[in-house]
Amino acid sequence: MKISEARQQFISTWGAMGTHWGINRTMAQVHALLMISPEPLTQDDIMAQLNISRGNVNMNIRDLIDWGLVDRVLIPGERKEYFTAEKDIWKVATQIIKERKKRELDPMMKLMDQLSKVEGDKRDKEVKTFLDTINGIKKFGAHADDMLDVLVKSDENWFLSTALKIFK
Amino acid sequence: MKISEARQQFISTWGAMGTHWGINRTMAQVHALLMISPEPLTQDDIMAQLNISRGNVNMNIRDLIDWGLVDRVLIPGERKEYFTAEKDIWKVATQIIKERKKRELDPMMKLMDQLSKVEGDKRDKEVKTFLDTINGIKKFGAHADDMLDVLVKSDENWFLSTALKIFK
DNA sequence: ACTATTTTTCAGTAATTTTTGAAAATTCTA
DNA sequence: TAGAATTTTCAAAAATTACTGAAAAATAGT
Repeated sequence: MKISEARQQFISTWGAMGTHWGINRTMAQVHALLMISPEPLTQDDIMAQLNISRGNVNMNIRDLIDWGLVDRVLIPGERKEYFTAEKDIWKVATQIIKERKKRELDPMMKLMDQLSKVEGDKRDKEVKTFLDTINGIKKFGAHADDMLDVLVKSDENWFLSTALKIFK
Repeated sequence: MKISEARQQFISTWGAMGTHWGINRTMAQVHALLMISPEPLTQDDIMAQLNISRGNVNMNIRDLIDWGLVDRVLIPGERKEYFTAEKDIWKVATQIIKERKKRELDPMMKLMDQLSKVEGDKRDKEVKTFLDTINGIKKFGAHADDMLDVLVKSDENWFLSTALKIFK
């Protein structure tokens, strides 16, 4: 397989993967393109390579910057803005995990706390089932939180990495 | 907050959460409803409670069964089919992780293996950056795989659960 | 085998999400 | 500070995804 074909394949697959994870196809593709680009790109480069409009590039780049996955780069003497993506996939994953935790896990847990204060008799089956579900989610959330922290930190921790394999 | 209100809130939030994770709103809502329902429900119950059509219920229930999150229940003497969801959130999470790994992580890793065989000179920056990205993803995938196995098994493993907190 | 009940399918429609492109805003240069 | 280059915005259009409802298929009872 030639490099140009492989790059296309990667961009397209990364985009499809995004849609399964609630990320829009184009954003994932822009991210993929920047990850495999040795040099920073301009909006025009991205427009050309992915065949999408200027507005689209602009909006998705902005979102990627909000997610902390892409940075603006200033090239001395150049008028245009350049963009580059973090290449270290560990940092990418860490960043995504942090953001999703902040945006989704934390608010969900806060809601569970509120919902667990529901009024009603616990002998009422409906109330009991509800509370069991909510409390189960709370427990799971706390555990997942610990686990994600470990994942984030286990990159260069040999002991941890080995320990994980043992428990597998 | 009254139980009926709390239930509504939960269903609606679980549905919204689903959309952030590539799961369609209604499927997540059906799942939420079944999780907090003490007794199995029929398609008609679900239609009534969520205000959706028969076809919609049917399709989403089928998908939830494919995901291993919902089971058909036969009630003796009843003509209609009943449905129930796993209530133990740990089992739910485990099941989702297993399925997503099978459906998404595994095929992605297989593709990375292929792409890492791309032809070209590694001194070519484009090739080098591409390979670095692909190989990074491969490493990460393997590690995530270990980690997910641990998560799945750490539910009732006191030592592991404690160990996780230490490394936090 | 016929009939009543229930489930499944799927073409058409509706709702939502994404994209475009041109105008407005901003930024830079001289 | 005029004007050229670039970025940003956003209403309208396109594309995608989800939903409905009625017909077809399946199932169970007599």
